[in-house]
Amino acid sequence: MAHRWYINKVAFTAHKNYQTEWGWPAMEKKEFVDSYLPYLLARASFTISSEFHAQVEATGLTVSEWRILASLSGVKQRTVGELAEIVLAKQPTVTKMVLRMASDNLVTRTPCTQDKRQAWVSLTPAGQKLVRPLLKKAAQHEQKVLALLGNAQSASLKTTLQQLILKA
Amino acid sequence: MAHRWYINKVAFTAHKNYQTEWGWPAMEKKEFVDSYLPYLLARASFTISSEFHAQVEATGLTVSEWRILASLSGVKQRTVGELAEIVLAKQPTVTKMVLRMASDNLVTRTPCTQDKRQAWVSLTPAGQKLVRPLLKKAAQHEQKVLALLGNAQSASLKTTLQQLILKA
DNA sequence: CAAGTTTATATGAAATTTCATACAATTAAT
DNA sequence: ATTAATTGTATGAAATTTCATATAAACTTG
Repeated sequence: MAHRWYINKVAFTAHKNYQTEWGWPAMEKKEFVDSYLPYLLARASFTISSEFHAQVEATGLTVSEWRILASLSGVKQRTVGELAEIVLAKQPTVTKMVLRMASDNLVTRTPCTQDKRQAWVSLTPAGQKLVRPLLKKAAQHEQKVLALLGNAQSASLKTTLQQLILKA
Repeated sequence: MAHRWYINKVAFTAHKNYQTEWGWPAMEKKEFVDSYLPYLLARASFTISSEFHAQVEATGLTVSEWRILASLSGVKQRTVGELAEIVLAKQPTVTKMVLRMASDNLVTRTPCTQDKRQAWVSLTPAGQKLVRPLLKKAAQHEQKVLALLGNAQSASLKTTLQQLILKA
């Protein structure tokens, strides 16, 4: 029987089959993380946003709540489905987020007059008050990042990303 | 008292304060979603990955599990902390994912010999077997995306993303 | 227009994630 | 060496997300 250790109350079992090196197909020795485009996108997104997300969370909002508020700002209202599409979340998630945010008086829900299945969500005055300074900070944060890249590279990045969003 | 409606069993209350239009500061009429860099990154990442993620989920793995497996492939082992950093998840999340994956026999946990607090995680043969075809599909999927952009634009995109990851 | 189909949202149960904190091992300081 | 910080991982409880499905409204078709 194999040896067992305990680390932090958890048992470990020895295993001899340490895997032999075998690389990423078609990119040999390269690290997975360093050049795989979908990962670069995910990581860049994560990195870029994390500083600002700390500011969001400092206000007591979650990142998803911030996204809901931001995507409601400047418009009269949006349906639950539109919000889900915009904030890249699933519909049941958004339904529940909106219910929570409504009970926190950040948004209101009104029945859509044309299609009674839909729920219109819109900002309350309190929601507007909360999101407004965050929008300002978001814009400032974006400016810092854009400055880092310079105008030409920023523009080209945005264009490429828009292409990816449309074509993929 | 305000009027109340019921839609799908949920009560709605009328509210008169439909918000007046007020734009994103510093980008006026522009839609939030169309040009805000952090959002473009998040959306591009989401869009690009979603087709492939469907393939991942078709194998019964979650996306996070795929990331763990992929980041373990080609290396002897990684610690829980390294995995969390790579897959952009929190440490307790990764601990629990690894425990689940270990019970599914996809990875093993071994005590790190140098630092006994750390847990080394590595692929089992079964884990390798599972991840190998996915790695191939991932590479193919990336190629499709890169082809869409062309060589020059692809290279420039990757460079920019790497810059953002390092500098921001 | 009735019956069947699709669409938009809600909801309960289950799974996952997160937070806070505990614990063990390492490192630093006295 | 002790004692005091610090670091890496685990863990219980709470919150959130997800899945599957239900429900209501809108649309389609014969």
